[in-house]
Amino acid sequence: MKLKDTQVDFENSIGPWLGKTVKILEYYLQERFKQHGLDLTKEQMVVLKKLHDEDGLSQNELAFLTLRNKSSLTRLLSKMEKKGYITRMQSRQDKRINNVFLTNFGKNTFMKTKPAIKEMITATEQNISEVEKQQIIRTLKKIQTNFDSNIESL
Amino acid sequence: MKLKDTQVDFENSIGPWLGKTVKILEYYLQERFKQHGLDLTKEQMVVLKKLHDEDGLSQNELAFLTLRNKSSLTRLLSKMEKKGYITRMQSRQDKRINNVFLTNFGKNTFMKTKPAIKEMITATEQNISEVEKQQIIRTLKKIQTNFDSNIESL
DNA sequence: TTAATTTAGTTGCATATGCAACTATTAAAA
DNA sequence: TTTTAATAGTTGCATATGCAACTAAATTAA
Repeated sequence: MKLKDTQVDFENSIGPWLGKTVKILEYYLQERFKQHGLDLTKEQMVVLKKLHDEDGLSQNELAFLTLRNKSSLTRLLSKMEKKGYITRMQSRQDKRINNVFLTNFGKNTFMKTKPAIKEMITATEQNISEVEKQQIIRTLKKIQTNFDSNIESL
Repeated sequence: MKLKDTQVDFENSIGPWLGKTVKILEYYLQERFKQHGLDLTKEQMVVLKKLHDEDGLSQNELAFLTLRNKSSLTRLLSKMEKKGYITRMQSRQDKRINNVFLTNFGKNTFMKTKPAIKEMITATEQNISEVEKQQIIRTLKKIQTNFDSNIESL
């Protein structure tokens, strides 16, 4: 049955299914962190992860990489700095820029998140074949490229 | 190459790809609402949608259906009530329960969201075949059922 | 029937977020 | 070189969220 222009088939479109799945995953991950005694939000974990991949990123770069508004990142970092996970260092070459570095405590904490993350991945991907996993990742990448003209405005 | 127990292959697991995709979609949808002159958040839209499907739900039911903590829903509804989208009516049979109803303004507003949502769906699903779409939805459902033992604690 | 327990919803506290306006610094234009 | 514009980061304001403690009402147990 064909739908009229203004009709929207919610249950049969990808967005809501994605949204619900992500909520479930995020909830589960947060619970795993708690179980493992980690005083860390999933948002903070993502920042740790990006700095683990490349230490010393600027706040701008971090905001871009984590798909976050720069003001949101400012405040996220402030909390993480207060907790001792990261430090900010003003760049010598350009005094507008803060380079962000992991502290040893931040590095250790990121290491400790790995078992929790692994549990989430295991739970997520049970009953999902490798082929199916590669397929969904491929489709997700495709969807993302559909919005390539929009993401620079983040 | 096999990964050690504590090693986590972020880039090749489903979670991060899902998370990023959802962020992009949510950002785009919010921007569409703004473009269409709608003073509405995506969260509020989901509540309108659920009430459109079934008016008079209790707050508890709404919280469950929208995967939200009941305290979060309380405050979401308070804002929506203030804006005139919904009303709360204490149940006669059980005075603990508030039944939530769409106002006419709420109904009209929901109708007005449809073109914006449609634009999001179109943008999302361009270059995605029907088969691929059904495939990803099937996989997402599978992932959700992997967490079925966890969702009641939401 | 009274007492204990469960349930629905609210509130305090802490975190995360986007937008717009702002400051400081650097780069580009006149 | 002075003025103008762009860039990096911060802050005010508004929204959304989870957890835990709380109130009021209903249910179950004693």
